[in-house]
Amino acid sequence: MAKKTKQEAQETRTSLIDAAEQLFQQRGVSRCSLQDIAQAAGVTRGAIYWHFKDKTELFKAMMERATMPLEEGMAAPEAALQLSLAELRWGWINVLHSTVNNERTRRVFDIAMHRVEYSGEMQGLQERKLTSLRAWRQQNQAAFAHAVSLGQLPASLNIAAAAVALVALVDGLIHQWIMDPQAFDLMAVGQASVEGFLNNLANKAPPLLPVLTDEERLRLGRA
Amino acid sequence: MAKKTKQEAQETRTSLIDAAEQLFQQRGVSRCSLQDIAQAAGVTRGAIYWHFKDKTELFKAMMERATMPLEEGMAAPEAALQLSLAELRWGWINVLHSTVNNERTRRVFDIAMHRVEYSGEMQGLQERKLTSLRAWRQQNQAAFAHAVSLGQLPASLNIAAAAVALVALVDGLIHQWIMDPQAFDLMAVGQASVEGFLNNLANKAPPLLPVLTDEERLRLGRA
DNA sequence: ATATATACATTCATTGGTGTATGTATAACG
DNA sequence: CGTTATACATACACCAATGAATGTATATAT
Repeated sequence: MAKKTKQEAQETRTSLIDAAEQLFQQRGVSRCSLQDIAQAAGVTRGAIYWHFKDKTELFKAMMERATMPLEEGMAAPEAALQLSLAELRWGWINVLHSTVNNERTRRVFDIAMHRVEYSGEMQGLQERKLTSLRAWRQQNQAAFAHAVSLGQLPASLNIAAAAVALVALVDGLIHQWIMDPQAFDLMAVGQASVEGFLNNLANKAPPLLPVLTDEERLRLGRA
Repeated sequence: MAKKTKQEAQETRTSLIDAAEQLFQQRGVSRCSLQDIAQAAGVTRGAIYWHFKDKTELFKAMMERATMPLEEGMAAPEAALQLSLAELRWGWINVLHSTVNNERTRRVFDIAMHRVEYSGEMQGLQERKLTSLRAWRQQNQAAFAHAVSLGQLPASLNIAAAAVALVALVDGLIHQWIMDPQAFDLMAVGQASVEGFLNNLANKAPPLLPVLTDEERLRLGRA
Protein backbone atom coordinates (compact mmCIF):
# COMPACT_ATOMS: atom_id res chain seq x y z
CA MET A 1 0.00 0.00 0.00
CA ALA A 2 0.94 3.58 -0.55
CA LYS A 3 2.68 5.68 2.02
CA LYS A 4 0.39 8.30 3.48
CA THR A 5 0.94 12.01 3.97
CA LYS A 6 1.96 13.09 7.46
CA GLN A 7 -1.47 14.55 7.92
CA GLU A 8 -3.13 11.38 6.69
CA ALA A 9 -1.00 9.42 9.14
CA GLN A 10 -2.24 11.59 11.98
CA GLU A 11 -5.78 10.97 10.84
CA THR A 12 -5.12 7.25 10.89
CA ARG A 13 -3.77 7.53 14.40
CA THR A 14 -6.79 9.51 15.50
CA SER A 15 -9.24 7.08 13.96
CA LEU A 16 -7.42 4.21 15.66
CA ILE A 17 -7.88 5.88 19.03
CA ASP A 18 -11.49 6.61 18.16
CA ALA A 19 -12.11 3.00 17.28
CA ALA A 20 -10.38 1.81 20.42
CA GLU A 21 -12.52 4.13 22.53
CA GLN A 22 -15.70 2.71 21.04
CA LEU A 23 -14.69 -0.94 21.19
CA PHE A 24 -13.12 -0.75 24.62
CA GLN A 25 -16.41 0.51 25.98
CA GLN A 26 -18.52 -2.00 24.09
CA ARG A 27 -16.52 -5.18 24.63
CA GLY A 28 -14.06 -4.35 27.38
CA VAL A 29 -10.37 -3.76 26.91
CA SER A 30 -9.11 -7.31 27.24
CA ARG A 31 -11.98 -8.74 25.24
CA CYS A 32 -11.34 -6.84 22.05
CA SER A 33 -8.34 -7.64 19.89
CA LEU A 34 -6.09 -5.35 17.94
CA GLN A 35 -7.60 -6.96 14.87
CA ASP A 36 -11.03 -5.72 15.93
CA ILE A 37 -9.76 -2.20 16.47
CA ALA A 38 -7.83 -2.08 13.22
CA GLN A 39 -10.81 -3.36 11.29
CA ALA A 40 -13.11 -0.80 12.87
CA ALA A 41 -10.65 1.92 11.88
CA GLY A 42 -10.44 0.59 8.34
CA VAL A 43 -6.79 -0.47 8.52
CA THR A 44 -4.81 -3.55 9.53
CA ARG A 45 -2.91 -4.43 12.68
CA GLY A 46 0.22 -3.19 10.95
CA ALA A 47 -1.00 0.36 11.34
CA ILE A 48 -1.52 -0.12 15.07
CA TYR A 49 1.95 -1.54 15.61
CA TRP A 50 3.36 1.36 13.65
CA HIS A 51 1.68 4.03 15.79
CA PHE A 52 1.73 2.25 19.14
CA LYS A 53 4.03 -0.23 20.80
CA ASP A 54 1.16 -2.45 21.94
CA LYS A 55 -2.40 -2.39 23.22
CA THR A 56 -1.37 -0.89 26.54
CA GLU A 57 0.22 2.11 24.83
CA LEU A 58 -2.84 2.54 22.69
CA PHE A 59 -4.96 2.50 25.81
CA LYS A 60 -2.75 5.06 27.50
CA ALA A 61 -2.92 7.36 24.50
CA MET A 62 -6.70 7.09 24.51
CA MET A 63 -6.93 7.89 28.21
CA GLU A 64 -4.57 10.81 27.95
CA ARG A 65 -6.44 12.39 25.08
CA ALA A 66 -9.62 12.43 27.14
CA THR A 67 -8.34 13.25 30.62
CA MET A 68 -5.83 15.93 29.63
CA PRO A 69 -8.43 18.69 29.29
CA LEU A 70 -9.91 17.71 32.66
CA GLU A 71 -6.56 17.80 34.44
CA GLU A 72 -5.86 21.20 32.99
CA GLY A 73 -8.87 22.42 34.91
CA MET A 74 -6.96 21.71 38.10
CA ALA A 75 -4.26 24.07 36.87
CA ALA A 76 -1.16 25.22 38.73
CA PRO A 77 -0.35 24.12 42.31
CA GLU A 78 0.51 27.70 43.30
CA ALA A 79 -2.89 28.92 42.33
CA ALA A 80 -4.39 25.97 44.13
CA LEU A 81 -3.58 27.36 47.53
CA GLN A 82 -5.53 30.46 46.70
CA LEU A 83 -8.69 28.73 45.51
CA SER A 84 -11.78 30.16 47.11
CA LEU A 85 -14.74 27.99 48.01
CA ALA A 86 -16.63 29.49 45.11
CA GLU A 87 -13.84 28.53 42.73
CA LEU A 88 -13.77 25.05 44.22
CA ARG A 89 -17.47 24.71 43.67
CA TRP A 90 -16.97 25.95 40.16
CA GLY A 91 -14.32 23.31 39.47
CA TRP A 92 -16.56 20.48 40.59
CA ILE A 93 -19.51 21.71 38.61
CA ASN A 94 -17.24 21.89 35.62
CA VAL A 95 -16.30 18.23 36.02
CA LEU A 96 -19.94 17.25 36.33
CA HIS A 97 -20.78 19.29 33.27
CA SER A 98 -18.07 17.57 31.25
CA THR A 99 -19.31 14.21 32.41
CA VAL A 100 -22.84 14.92 31.28
CA ASN A 101 -22.21 16.85 28.08
CA ASN A 102 -18.95 15.57 26.68
CA GLU A 103 -19.54 12.20 25.10
CA ARG A 104 -15.85 11.37 25.08
CA THR A 105 -15.46 12.13 28.76
CA ARG A 106 -18.43 9.94 29.54
CA ARG A 107 -17.14 7.03 27.47
CA VAL A 108 -13.69 7.20 28.96
CA PHE A 109 -15.07 7.40 32.48
CA ASP A 110 -17.13 4.32 31.73
CA ILE A 111 -14.08 2.54 30.38
CA ALA A 112 -11.87 3.54 33.28
CA MET A 113 -14.51 2.44 35.79
CA HIS A 114 -15.98 -0.71 34.29
CA ARG A 115 -14.18 -1.93 31.18
CA VAL A 116 -10.58 -2.38 32.22
CA GLU A 117 -8.63 -4.46 34.72
CA TYR A 118 -5.96 -2.58 36.63
CA SER A 119 -3.43 -5.39 36.78
CA GLY A 120 -0.20 -6.29 35.06
CA GLU A 121 0.64 -3.75 32.41
CA MET A 122 -2.32 -1.63 33.44
CA GLN A 123 -1.16 -1.38 37.05
CA GLY A 124 0.66 1.85 36.31
CA LEU A 125 -2.60 3.44 35.26
CA GLN A 126 -4.16 2.82 38.63
CA GLU A 127 -1.26 4.56 40.29
CA ARG A 128 -1.76 7.45 37.94
CA LYS A 129 -5.39 7.57 39.00
CA LEU A 130 -4.27 7.47 42.61
CA THR A 131 -1.94 10.40 42.07
CA SER A 132 -4.74 12.33 40.49
CA LEU A 133 -7.10 11.51 43.37
CA ARG A 134 -4.54 12.68 45.91
CA ALA A 135 -4.08 15.89 43.98
CA TRP A 136 -7.81 16.54 44.08
CA ARG A 137 -7.84 15.93 47.81
CA GLN A 138 -4.88 18.23 48.34
CA GLN A 139 -6.52 20.86 46.23
CA ASN A 140 -9.70 20.76 48.26
CA GLN A 141 -7.92 20.59 51.58
CA ALA A 142 -5.88 23.65 50.71
CA ALA A 143 -8.98 25.52 49.73
CA PHE A 144 -10.62 24.58 53.04
CA ALA A 145 -7.54 25.70 54.98
CA HIS A 146 -7.65 28.99 53.16
CA ALA A 147 -11.32 29.41 53.91
CA VAL A 148 -10.65 28.70 57.58
CA SER A 149 -7.99 31.38 57.63
CA LEU A 150 -10.52 33.79 56.18
CA GLY A 151 -13.05 32.91 58.86
CA GLN A 152 -15.45 31.45 56.29
CA LEU A 153 -15.19 28.04 57.89
CA PRO A 154 -14.78 27.21 61.59
CA ALA A 155 -11.26 26.49 62.84
CA SER A 156 -12.55 23.28 64.39
CA LEU A 157 -13.12 21.83 60.93
CA ASN A 158 -11.21 18.66 60.09
CA ILE A 159 -10.08 19.85 56.70
CA ALA A 160 -8.44 16.56 55.68
CA ALA A 161 -11.59 14.57 56.38
CA ALA A 162 -13.74 17.17 54.68
CA ALA A 163 -11.59 17.00 51.56
CA VAL A 164 -11.83 13.22 51.46
CA ALA A 165 -15.58 13.38 51.86
CA LEU A 166 -16.14 15.96 49.15
CA VAL A 167 -14.02 14.07 46.64
CA ALA A 168 -15.86 10.90 47.61
CA LEU A 169 -19.22 12.58 47.14
CA VAL A 170 -18.49 13.71 43.59
CA ASP A 171 -16.69 10.51 42.69
CA GLY A 172 -19.62 8.49 43.92
CA LEU A 173 -22.15 10.66 42.11
CA ILE A 174 -20.30 10.26 38.81
CA HIS A 175 -19.93 6.56 39.38
CA GLN A 176 -23.62 6.09 40.04
CA TRP A 177 -24.66 8.25 37.13
CA ILE A 178 -22.38 6.48 34.66
CA MET A 179 -23.92 3.18 35.70
CA ASP A 180 -27.47 4.50 35.58
CA PRO A 181 -27.75 7.84 33.73
CA GLN A 182 -31.53 8.01 33.74
CA ALA A 183 -31.75 7.45 37.46
CA PHE A 184 -31.20 11.12 38.28
CA ASP A 185 -30.04 14.46 36.93
CA LEU A 186 -26.32 14.57 37.63
CA MET A 187 -26.00 18.32 37.20
CA ALA A 188 -28.92 19.14 39.48
CA VAL A 189 -28.23 16.60 42.19
CA GLY A 190 -24.51 17.22 41.93
CA GLN A 191 -24.77 20.96 42.31
CA ALA A 192 -27.20 20.68 45.20
CA SER A 193 -25.05 18.06 46.92
CA VAL A 194 -21.80 19.95 46.59
CA GLU A 195 -23.31 23.22 47.72
CA GLY A 196 -25.13 21.51 50.55
CA PHE A 197 -21.90 19.89 51.62
CA LEU A 198 -20.02 23.18 51.62
CA ASN A 199 -22.78 24.96 53.47
CA ASN A 200 -22.80 22.21 56.04
CA LEU A 201 -19.13 22.74 56.77
CA ALA A 202 -19.85 26.29 57.87
CA ASN A 203 -22.44 25.67 60.52
CA LYS A 204 -22.33 23.62 63.66
CA ALA A 205 -25.83 22.38 64.09
CA PRO A 206 -26.71 20.21 67.07
CA PRO A 207 -26.41 16.52 66.18
CA LEU A 208 -29.56 14.94 64.88
CA LEU A 209 -28.57 11.45 65.91
CA PRO A 210 -27.56 10.10 69.29
CA VAL A 211 -24.02 8.75 69.54
CA LEU A 212 -23.56 5.05 69.05
CA THR A 213 -24.27 3.05 72.18
CA ASP A 214 -21.69 0.72 73.65
CA GLU A 215 -23.87 -2.19 72.73
CA GLU A 216 -23.86 -1.08 69.10
CA ARG A 217 -20.11 -0.78 69.06
CA LEU A 218 -19.84 -4.28 70.44
CA ARG A 219 -22.08 -5.64 67.72
CA LEU A 220 -19.58 -4.45 65.14
CA GLY A 221 -17.02 -6.87 66.48
CA ARG A 222 -19.07 -9.79 65.32
CA ALA A 223 -19.45 -8.70 61.72
CA MET B 1 -7.29 -40.35 41.40
CA ALA B 2 -9.59 -41.37 44.17
CA LYS B 3 -13.07 -40.07 44.59
CA LYS B 4 -13.34 -37.71 47.54
CA THR B 5 -15.84 -37.63 50.35
CA LYS B 6 -18.71 -35.18 49.98
CA GLN B 7 -17.15 -33.07 52.67
CA GLU B 8 -13.78 -33.20 50.95
CA ALA B 9 -15.44 -32.14 47.72
CA GLN B 10 -16.91 -29.13 49.47
CA GLU B 11 -13.48 -28.30 50.79
CA THR B 12 -12.10 -28.49 47.28
CA ARG B 13 -14.81 -26.17 46.08
CA THR B 14 -14.10 -23.74 48.87
CA SER B 15 -10.37 -23.75 48.23
CA LEU B 16 -11.02 -23.15 44.53
CA ILE B 17 -13.04 -20.06 45.37
CA ASP B 18 -10.37 -18.99 47.83
CA ALA B 19 -7.67 -19.34 45.20
CA ALA B 20 -9.75 -17.50 42.64
CA GLU B 21 -10.32 -14.67 45.09
CA GLN B 22 -6.60 -14.27 45.65
CA LEU B 23 -5.55 -14.56 42.02
CA PHE B 24 -8.35 -12.44 40.65
CA GLN B 25 -7.20 -9.62 42.89
CA GLN B 26 -3.52 -10.09 42.13
CA ARG B 27 -3.60 -10.58 38.37
CA GLY B 28 -7.08 -9.48 37.32
CA VAL B 29 -9.88 -11.80 36.27
CA SER B 30 -9.13 -12.07 32.57
CA ARG B 31 -5.39 -12.28 33.12
CA CYS B 32 -5.41 -15.39 35.24
CA SER B 33 -6.22 -18.75 33.73
CA LEU B 34 -8.18 -21.63 35.16
CA GLN B 35 -4.86 -23.47 35.18
CA ASP B 36 -3.44 -20.84 37.54
CA ILE B 37 -6.42 -21.12 39.88
CA ALA B 38 -6.44 -24.90 39.89
CA GLN B 39 -2.72 -25.02 40.59
CA ALA B 40 -3.02 -22.53 43.45
CA ALA B 41 -5.76 -24.70 44.92
CA GLY B 42 -3.68 -27.84 44.54
CA VAL B 43 -5.91 -29.48 41.95
CA THR B 44 -6.26 -29.55 38.16
CA ARG B 45 -8.62 -27.80 35.79
CA GLY B 46 -10.77 -30.91 35.88
CA ALA B 47 -11.84 -30.01 39.39
CA ILE B 48 -12.90 -26.54 38.32
CA TYR B 49 -14.97 -27.82 35.41
CA TRP B 50 -16.59 -30.29 37.75
CA HIS B 51 -17.69 -27.66 40.28
CA PHE B 52 -18.32 -24.77 37.90
CA LYS B 53 -19.49 -24.46 34.32
CA ASP B 54 -16.76 -21.97 33.42
CA LYS B 55 -14.77 -19.05 34.76
CA THR B 56 -17.79 -16.77 34.81
CA GLU B 57 -19.69 -19.12 37.08
CA LEU B 58 -16.69 -19.42 39.36
CA PHE B 59 -16.53 -15.66 39.52
CA LYS B 60 -20.22 -15.41 40.33
CA ALA B 61 -19.90 -17.97 43.10
CA MET B 62 -17.00 -16.02 44.55
CA MET B 63 -18.92 -12.74 44.48
CA GLU B 64 -22.02 -14.27 45.99
CA ARG B 65 -20.13 -15.81 48.87
CA ALA B 66 -18.75 -12.42 49.83
CA THR B 67 -21.69 -10.13 49.14
CA MET B 68 -24.43 -12.34 50.56
CA PRO B 69 -23.80 -11.37 54.19
CA LEU B 70 -23.76 -7.69 53.19
CA GLU B 71 -27.04 -7.90 51.34
CA GLU B 72 -28.63 -9.61 54.28
CA GLY B 73 -27.94 -6.45 56.24
CA MET B 74 -30.44 -4.69 54.00
CA ALA B 75 -33.04 -7.21 55.09
CA ALA B 76 -36.74 -7.29 54.20
CA PRO B 77 -38.39 -4.60 52.06
CA GLU B 78 -41.27 -4.35 54.52
CA ALA B 79 -38.97 -3.49 57.34
CA ALA B 80 -37.17 -1.08 55.06
CA LEU B 81 -40.03 1.36 55.05
CA GLN B 82 -39.80 1.58 58.80
CA LEU B 83 -36.08 2.27 59.01
CA SER B 84 -35.30 5.19 61.25
CA LEU B 85 -32.44 7.54 60.51
CA ALA B 86 -30.51 5.96 63.34
CA GLU B 87 -30.97 2.54 61.81
CA LEU B 88 -29.93 3.89 58.45
CA ARG B 89 -26.80 5.32 59.95
CA TRP B 90 -26.19 2.01 61.64
CA GLY B 91 -26.47 0.15 58.34
CA TRP B 92 -23.91 2.33 56.64
CA ILE B 93 -21.48 2.12 59.52
CA ASN B 94 -21.87 -1.62 59.36
CA VAL B 95 -20.88 -1.64 55.69
CA LEU B 96 -17.86 0.52 56.43
CA HIS B 97 -16.90 -1.74 59.29
CA SER B 98 -17.08 -4.80 57.08
CA THR B 99 -14.98 -3.07 54.46
CA VAL B 100 -12.26 -2.26 56.94
CA ASN B 101 -12.26 -5.37 59.07
CA ASN B 102 -13.34 -8.20 56.83
CA GLU B 103 -10.47 -9.13 54.59
CA ARG B 104 -12.73 -11.00 52.20
CA THR B 105 -15.07 -8.08 51.80
CA ARG B 106 -12.13 -5.81 51.07
CA ARG B 107 -10.66 -8.17 48.48
CA VAL B 108 -13.95 -8.65 46.72
CA PHE B 109 -14.66 -4.93 46.67
CA ASP B 110 -11.23 -4.43 45.14
CA ILE B 111 -11.93 -7.10 42.54
CA ALA B 112 -15.37 -5.76 41.71
CA MET B 113 -14.01 -2.24 41.37
CA HIS B 114 -10.66 -2.70 39.68
CA ARG B 115 -9.95 -6.24 38.57
CA VAL B 116 -12.82 -7.16 36.30
CA GLU B 117 -14.33 -5.96 33.05
CA TYR B 118 -18.10 -5.74 33.01
CA SER B 119 -18.58 -6.81 29.41
CA GLY B 120 -19.71 -9.90 27.58
CA GLU B 121 -20.45 -12.68 30.02
CA MET B 122 -19.79 -10.35 32.92
CA GLN B 123 -22.42 -7.86 31.77
CA GLY B 124 -25.04 -9.52 33.90
CA LEU B 125 -22.98 -8.81 36.97
CA GLN B 126 -23.08 -5.11 36.35
CA GLU B 127 -26.83 -5.24 36.13
CA ARG B 128 -26.87 -7.09 39.38
CA LYS B 129 -24.76 -4.32 40.88
CA LEU B 130 -27.17 -1.79 39.43
CA THR B 131 -30.11 -3.53 41.01
CA SER B 132 -28.33 -3.51 44.31
CA LEU B 133 -27.51 0.20 43.99
CA ARG B 134 -31.12 1.01 43.23
CA ALA B 135 -32.23 -0.98 46.24
CA TRP B 136 -29.86 1.00 48.46
CA ARG B 137 -31.20 4.24 47.07
CA GLN B 138 -34.78 3.10 47.57
CA GLN B 139 -34.00 2.03 51.09
CA ASN B 140 -32.53 5.41 51.95
CA GLN B 141 -35.25 7.36 50.22
CA ALA B 142 -37.91 5.45 52.12
CA ALA B 143 -36.17 6.16 55.39
CA PHE B 144 -36.01 9.86 54.54
CA ALA B 145 -39.69 9.90 53.64
CA HIS B 146 -40.48 8.28 56.95
CA ALA B 147 -38.35 10.80 58.82
CA VAL B 148 -40.15 13.62 57.03
CA SER B 149 -43.50 12.21 58.10
CA LEU B 150 -42.21 12.17 61.67
CA GLY B 151 -41.12 15.78 61.42
CA GLN B 152 -37.45 14.87 61.86
CA LEU B 153 -36.65 16.22 58.42
CA PRO B 154 -38.21 19.22 56.65
CA ALA B 155 -40.96 18.51 54.15
CA SER B 156 -39.09 20.60 51.61
CA LEU B 157 -36.35 17.97 51.43
CA ASN B 158 -35.75 16.40 48.04
CA ILE B 159 -35.65 12.87 49.35
CA ALA B 160 -34.69 11.27 46.04
CA ALA B 161 -31.70 13.54 45.56
CA ALA B 162 -30.69 13.09 49.18
CA ALA B 163 -30.75 9.33 48.79
CA VAL B 164 -28.60 9.49 45.69
CA ALA B 165 -26.12 11.73 47.42
CA LEU B 166 -25.81 9.61 50.54
CA VAL B 167 -25.24 6.44 48.55
CA ALA B 168 -22.71 8.31 46.44
CA LEU B 169 -20.91 9.55 49.51
CA VAL B 170 -20.43 6.11 51.00
CA ASP B 171 -19.70 4.52 47.65
CA GLY B 172 -17.05 7.15 46.95
CA LEU B 173 -15.51 6.81 50.39
CA ILE B 174 -15.15 3.06 50.01
CA HIS B 175 -13.80 3.48 46.51
CA GLN B 176 -11.16 5.95 47.62
CA TRP B 177 -10.20 3.91 50.64
CA ILE B 178 -9.82 0.68 48.69
CA MET B 179 -7.48 2.46 46.30
CA ASP B 180 -5.50 4.12 49.07
CA PRO B 181 -6.17 2.58 52.48
CA GLN B 182 -3.51 4.49 54.36
CA ALA B 183 -4.74 7.84 53.11
CA PHE B 184 -7.39 8.12 55.81
CA ASP B 185 -9.34 6.28 58.46
CA LEU B 186 -12.42 4.97 56.70
CA MET B 187 -14.39 4.34 59.89
CA ALA B 188 -13.69 7.76 61.38
CA VAL B 189 -14.15 9.80 58.24
CA GLY B 190 -17.05 7.66 57.14
CA GLN B 191 -18.97 7.98 60.38
CA ALA B 192 -18.36 11.73 60.56
CA SER B 193 -19.37 12.19 56.93
CA VAL B 194 -22.54 10.17 57.15
CA GLU B 195 -23.63 11.80 60.38
CA GLY B 196 -22.71 15.23 59.08
CA PHE B 197 -24.73 14.55 55.96
CA LEU B 198 -27.79 13.45 57.92
CA ASN B 199 -27.51 16.41 60.28
CA ASN B 200 -27.28 18.72 57.33
CA LEU B 201 -30.56 17.45 55.95
CA ALA B 202 -32.34 18.62 59.07
CA ASN B 203 -31.34 22.26 59.08
CA LYS B 204 -31.77 24.97 56.54
CA ALA B 205 -28.76 27.19 56.97
CA PRO B 206 -28.38 30.28 54.82
CA PRO B 207 -26.33 29.50 51.72
CA LEU B 208 -22.60 30.03 52.08
CA LEU B 209 -22.01 30.52 48.37
CA PRO B 210 -23.59 32.95 45.96
CA VAL B 211 -25.60 31.38 43.16
CA LEU B 212 -23.87 30.83 39.85
CA THR B 213 -23.75 33.93 37.71
CA ASP B 214 -25.10 33.93 34.18
CA GLU B 215 -21.58 34.38 32.89
CA GLU B 216 -20.50 31.24 34.70
CA ARG B 217 -23.37 29.27 33.26
CA LEU B 218 -22.44 30.42 29.82
CA ARG B 219 -18.85 29.30 30.29
CA LEU B 220 -20.10 25.77 30.83
CA GLY B 221 -21.39 25.69 27.29
CA ARG B 222 -17.89 25.86 25.94
CA ALA B 223 -16.45 22.95 27.91
C1' DA C 1 16.05 12.83 -9.83
C1' DT C 2 17.55 9.67 -6.72
C1' DA C 3 17.76 7.83 -2.21
C1' DT C 4 15.85 7.08 1.95
C1' DA C 5 12.60 7.05 5.40
C1' DT C 6 7.79 6.50 6.07
C1' DA C 7 3.25 4.37 6.69
C1' DC C 8 1.35 1.00 6.43
C1' DA C 9 -0.18 -4.31 4.55
C1' DT C 10 0.86 -9.14 4.59
C1' DT C 11 2.62 -13.29 6.21
C1' DC C 12 4.28 -16.39 9.61
C1' DA C 13 5.49 -18.71 13.80
C1' DT C 14 4.29 -19.33 18.37
C1' DT C 15 1.53 -19.89 22.30
C1' DG C 16 -1.45 -19.67 26.11
C1' DG C 17 -5.94 -20.77 27.12
C1' DT C 18 -10.44 -23.09 26.50
C1' DG C 19 -13.73 -26.81 26.17
C1' DT C 20 -14.45 -31.52 25.85
C1' DA C 21 -13.66 -36.30 25.88
C1' DT C 22 -12.04 -39.92 28.31
C1' DG C 23 -9.86 -42.47 32.17
C1' DT C 24 -10.19 -44.07 37.00
C1' DA C 25 -10.30 -44.97 41.76
C1' DT C 26 -13.43 -44.85 45.31
C1' DA C 27 -17.50 -43.24 48.21
C1' DA C 28 -22.13 -43.88 48.59
C1' DC C 29 -26.09 -46.54 48.17
C1' DG C 30 -29.22 -50.34 48.00
C1' DC D 1 -21.15 -56.64 48.37
C1' DG D 2 -21.86 -55.40 43.90
C1' DT D 3 -23.15 -51.47 41.34
C1' DT D 4 -23.27 -46.86 40.16
C1' DA D 5 -22.60 -42.24 40.52
C1' DT D 6 -19.05 -39.24 42.02
C1' DA D 7 -14.91 -36.32 42.08
C1' DC D 8 -11.67 -35.48 40.07
C1' DA D 9 -7.01 -36.25 36.69
C1' DT D 10 -5.32 -36.68 32.08
C1' DA D 11 -5.16 -36.08 27.32
C1' DC D 12 -6.56 -33.95 23.12
C1' DA D 13 -8.13 -30.79 19.63
C1' DC D 14 -8.57 -26.21 18.54
C1' DC D 15 -8.42 -21.68 18.13
C1' DA D 16 -7.68 -16.64 18.66
C1' DA D 17 -4.43 -13.37 19.55
C1' DT D 18 0.14 -11.67 19.71
C1' DG D 19 4.64 -10.00 17.99
C1' DA D 20 7.98 -10.04 14.72
C1' DA D 21 9.51 -10.39 10.07
C1' DT D 22 9.03 -8.99 5.66
C1' DG D 23 7.04 -6.65 1.64
C1' DT D 24 5.93 -2.32 -0.75
C1' DA D 25 4.50 1.91 -2.64
C1' DT D 26 5.07 6.55 -2.05
C1' DA D 27 6.12 11.10 0.53
C1' DT D 28 9.84 13.63 1.47
C1' DA D 29 14.41 15.35 1.74
C1' DT D 30 18.54 16.45 -0.74
